[in-house]
Amino acid sequence: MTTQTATIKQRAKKSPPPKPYHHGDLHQEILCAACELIEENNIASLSLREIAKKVGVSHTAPYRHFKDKESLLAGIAGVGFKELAKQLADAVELHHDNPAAQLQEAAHGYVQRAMTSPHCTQLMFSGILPCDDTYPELVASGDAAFDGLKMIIEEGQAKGVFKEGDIEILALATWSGIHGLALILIGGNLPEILSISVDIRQLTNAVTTTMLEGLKAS
Amino acid sequence: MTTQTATIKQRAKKSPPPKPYHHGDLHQEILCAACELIEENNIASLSLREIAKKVGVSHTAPYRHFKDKESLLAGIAGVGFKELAKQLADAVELHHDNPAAQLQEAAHGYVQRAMTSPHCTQLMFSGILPCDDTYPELVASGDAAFDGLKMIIEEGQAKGVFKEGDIEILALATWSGIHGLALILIGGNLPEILSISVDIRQLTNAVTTTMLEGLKAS
DNA sequence: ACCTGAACACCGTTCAAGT
DNA sequence: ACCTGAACACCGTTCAAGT
Repeated sequence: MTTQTATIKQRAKKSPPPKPYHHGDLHQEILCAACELIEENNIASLSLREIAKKVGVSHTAPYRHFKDKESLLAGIAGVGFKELAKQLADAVELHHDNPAAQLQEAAHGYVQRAMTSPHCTQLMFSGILPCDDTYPELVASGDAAFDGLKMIIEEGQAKGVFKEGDIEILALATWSGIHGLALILIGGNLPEILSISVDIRQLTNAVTTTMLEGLKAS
Repeated sequence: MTTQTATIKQRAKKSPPPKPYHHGDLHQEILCAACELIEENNIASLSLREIAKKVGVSHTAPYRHFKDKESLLAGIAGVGFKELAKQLADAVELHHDNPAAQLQEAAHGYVQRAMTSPHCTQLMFSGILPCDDTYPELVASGDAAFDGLKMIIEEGQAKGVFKEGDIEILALATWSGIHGLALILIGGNLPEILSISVDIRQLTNAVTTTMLEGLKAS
């Protein structure tokens, strides 16, 4: 209470009347709360009312900031896609001039991120959200991430370490392998024998090794 | 109405009083209706009440046959896993003594089935259903399908056309590629350029070719 | 045995009303 | 501008009651 009063006084002194009246940035707070709740439970049981309660506003307040539940979900997925793009950029940066190492690193980051935010990852790729131009920034983020992958492939071809061929298709084949492993892991579909005896890094390496063998220039 | 009366008369003549009193096999009818509805709309919006209405019973009748909504979903997924196992068996049968062709055929069947029943496929792998021993027959069907894949790899190794290595891990790497492509397709995540210019068969071949290159004995 | 209808606690969404 | 509370049509689930 005291803190709040202080903040208000400070505002009155310093700046012209600020926009929000209860919260600093309800939009962002809702998004954060939703990200947390979706990982604590799962996509299906995430409710707008629960999010509102967690943030401390009425259950209709989110409608000021999101058209409906779906566009809130799109917001969450958007955060995920940006994380993905960043991870990829980091992998490229880290292993300069070594496409194979970049791919390995990117794959590991992809799987790692999926395991840290499994339900967000599910949301991003499950087809719950429409993939037409309802959420153009979502498609854009996805395409940006894919572009990163294509650039790795392209550089590998230029260096003569990856085989020639349609970049789109080679990139898709590579992504498929990594994506498949990630979704198998977070879906809990890993065959039992593997889940008890092998660690994630080993599995990721196995998949990327197979992909890299398939990509190798002959 | 007339038809119903006729059926009842027929029963009275032909057979000892049959068990059900409104429906021949409500369990099966519910499962079928659910499979249809899940593909017409999507997982999230599938409701028990809608299924009951479609079948023509009260909204509480399904509880005689399924403990709750989740176990009904598990039933749907179970059907999907059996379809998958059959598709794999067919692929093996069709290309006797040719592991590479078996793999190619199995991959195509996998992707094809996913595209025919996208929402069922989503349900099977999305992690909505628990993967512990809550639904043991589900895990069993999944493992059976994976065993089929392992046998193809094993035969390839025996014939000297696939490289040596842990069968579990090689099978996982192969499955990852196919699974990833299938989920990218049904999730609507295929990059735009590919979706307008390339057909499914071509994409499947590209992925399996990469996998097979990676599997090849050196 | 199998099914129904009322009841309960939850949803998402809309809208008039408050500050 | 931003938030609230009542209201509506939907859920899943339970349970006493009907045939």
